[in-house]
Amino acid sequence: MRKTSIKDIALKANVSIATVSYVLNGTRNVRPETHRRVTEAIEELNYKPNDIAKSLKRNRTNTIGVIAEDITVFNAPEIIDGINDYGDRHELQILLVNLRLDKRIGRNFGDTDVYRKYAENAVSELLRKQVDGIIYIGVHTRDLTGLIDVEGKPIVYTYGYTQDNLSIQFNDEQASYEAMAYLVSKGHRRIAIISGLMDSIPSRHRLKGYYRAVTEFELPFDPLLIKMGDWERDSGYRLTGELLDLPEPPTAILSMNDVMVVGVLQMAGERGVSIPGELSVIGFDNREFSDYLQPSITTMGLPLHEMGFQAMESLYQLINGNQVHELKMPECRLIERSSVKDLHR
Amino acid sequence: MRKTSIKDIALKANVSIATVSYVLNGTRNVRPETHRRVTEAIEELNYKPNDIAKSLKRNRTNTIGVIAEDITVFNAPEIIDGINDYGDRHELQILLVNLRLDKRIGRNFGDTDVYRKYAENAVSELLRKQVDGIIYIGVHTRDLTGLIDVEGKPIVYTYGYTQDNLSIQFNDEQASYEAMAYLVSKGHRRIAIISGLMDSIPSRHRLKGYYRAVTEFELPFDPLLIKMGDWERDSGYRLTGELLDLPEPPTAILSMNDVMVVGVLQMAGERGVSIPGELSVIGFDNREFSDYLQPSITTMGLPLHEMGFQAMESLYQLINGNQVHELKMPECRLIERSSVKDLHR
DNA sequence: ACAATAAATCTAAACGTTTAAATGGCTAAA
DNA sequence: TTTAGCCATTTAAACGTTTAGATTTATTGT
Repeated sequence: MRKTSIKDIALKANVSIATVSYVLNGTRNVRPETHRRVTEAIEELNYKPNDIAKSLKRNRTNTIGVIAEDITVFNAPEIIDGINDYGDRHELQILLVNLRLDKRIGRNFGDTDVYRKYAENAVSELLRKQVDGIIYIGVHTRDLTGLIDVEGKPIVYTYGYTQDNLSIQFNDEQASYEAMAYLVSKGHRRIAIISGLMDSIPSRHRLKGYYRAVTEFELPFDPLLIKMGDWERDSGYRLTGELLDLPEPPTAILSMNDVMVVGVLQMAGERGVSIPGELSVIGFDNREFSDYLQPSITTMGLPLHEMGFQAMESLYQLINGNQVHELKMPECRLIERSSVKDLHR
Repeated sequence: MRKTSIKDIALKANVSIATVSYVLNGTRNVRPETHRRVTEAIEELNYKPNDIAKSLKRNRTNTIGVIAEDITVFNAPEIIDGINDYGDRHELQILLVNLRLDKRIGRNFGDTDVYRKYAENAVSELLRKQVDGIIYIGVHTRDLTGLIDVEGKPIVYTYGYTQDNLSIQFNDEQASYEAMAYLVSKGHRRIAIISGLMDSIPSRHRLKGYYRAVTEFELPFDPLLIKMGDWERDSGYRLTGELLDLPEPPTAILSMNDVMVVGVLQMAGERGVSIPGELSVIGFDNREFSDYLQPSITTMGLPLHEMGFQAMESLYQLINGNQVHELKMPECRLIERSSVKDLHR
């Protein structure tokens, strides 16, 4: 037996299907008596609207496509949570496509071209499903400009850079600067930095923040304090070794992510260098484990939820044909824990 | 201007819309010449099919609803990745609803009733969108039986127990038993266990596995070695204290999750008890951080990806009206790291 | 009581597909 | 040359809604 439709309830309530639609949507006045009859019929027949039909007619699905480069990477779930949060409040639903790049290509996604085809597939799937718009969640990546063609549908990127579309990001340069400012406020002046892969745009921005701090606070500038890491633990380990080997080692290290801090801790442990006693360290990301390490590490927390939320909000404006108002960049927040020593004390 | 539809291409190729549909779907023979004309028109007009219309007619969306109790909880992303993996291979798409229970109710979700309304909302959203089936991803929870009514649509649960529907789980009892067997193989006999919350079904199963090991391996049975934790770090910390205070402390601890192991490590550190030197520990979950702790911890890894994959597979069978074949339970795998000492050496 | 107006309801087309059934043209057998 | 049978194609209805515009019914003011 067919599921009950608007037609059945029209029949039962002895009105036209139009009237039923009007009471369902409140789009026109209907006499209280009629209204009652209709709602009763709805009740009795246990009618459930069919959004597919509605979407077809309205040419609007209230569904947005979310493309995640890899949902198992730490940033994605929180961002999606933010997207979801906004979606809940505006009756928008999420069609999720996971590119699984981490599993398919490996951690540090190579050339953009390699995964363009995955992205294109995802987009065309979503377009066939008539999503109202798309959010693309990157990871630490290179420029995504021109990556995909969405056939005129609105798209906003987050956690990934692009020049031809809206892109929600936090201010990497500022975040890095603030981390430095914090270290300086604790009396540190000889501060090293361990970067992520340099083909990643955030890495470059964060390095700029470092330079700015060095300049503004008139810290001793020493190229030997600048180390190029690759986001992975081992590079943190290795580069900390190099740093400790310096004739004049730094008193603090700013690491561009928490994972590399694990390596920092490990090397320090092996060399018998106490943290934060002899060496302070600040990470980036505020990963769950940064609170579990010994010592727990001070880190720059990313506004992931907020980014997702704001991406969705902007997209919603775009979908409704509104200009997107001034974009406030979500801000990072330093999470103070126990890996930084206050040299003033 | 309207998007180009099957109608436009029929016009251009000078055939009926039915014919177009036939070449699109390959559902009937069409003369090569006609076929060419149609595909050319498709090409020229850059036609993109509209799955919404197709779904309406076919009464099948090729979309499945995924309800996650909380997508930011560690198990969800991997499970979704598994779901996605299967989905990719069968052209099934994922409509995601995140209940955000962790944020809305707090970590140890209280009474089932409290979140029933969220679950019900999610389900009715999904049903309106005409999903072909639903997967429900729980966290460590109590019995979900009777939680929601899906109006006859297929549903499968994973990482959450239920009696009235299909539910994909790993064998907690066996996993726990195997962890014990491993410890025994390393010469441990006096083994303590720190459980999760006891209203959680996995906790109970894992405890059973512990008992079975104690019996089968004829280990000394001592109720003092059985500690009730609550999944959180602090309980690991506190209970380890109690265990170390015992007149005859255990040589090894089996913790029902990795988070509590963090507490174990911390207490051991404070008491100057070396791990694994004087105390061995095994966790559960194989969280990313278990490799980052010092020492890195040996832990029972969960087959999360596989669970998602299998949940989707079963659902797919159900959707196609097939009986679901014998369910092979995905298996946990012990990840050997450095937190267990081999007493034989 | 009767227009004139306002309010409620209905008719019918449309959204973009799929598909059963009908039609037409061709081939091959008689 | 007819005819049966097959193949390719078309016709038309249907999926479950929304929504202009037409029509009916109710409410005014005189």
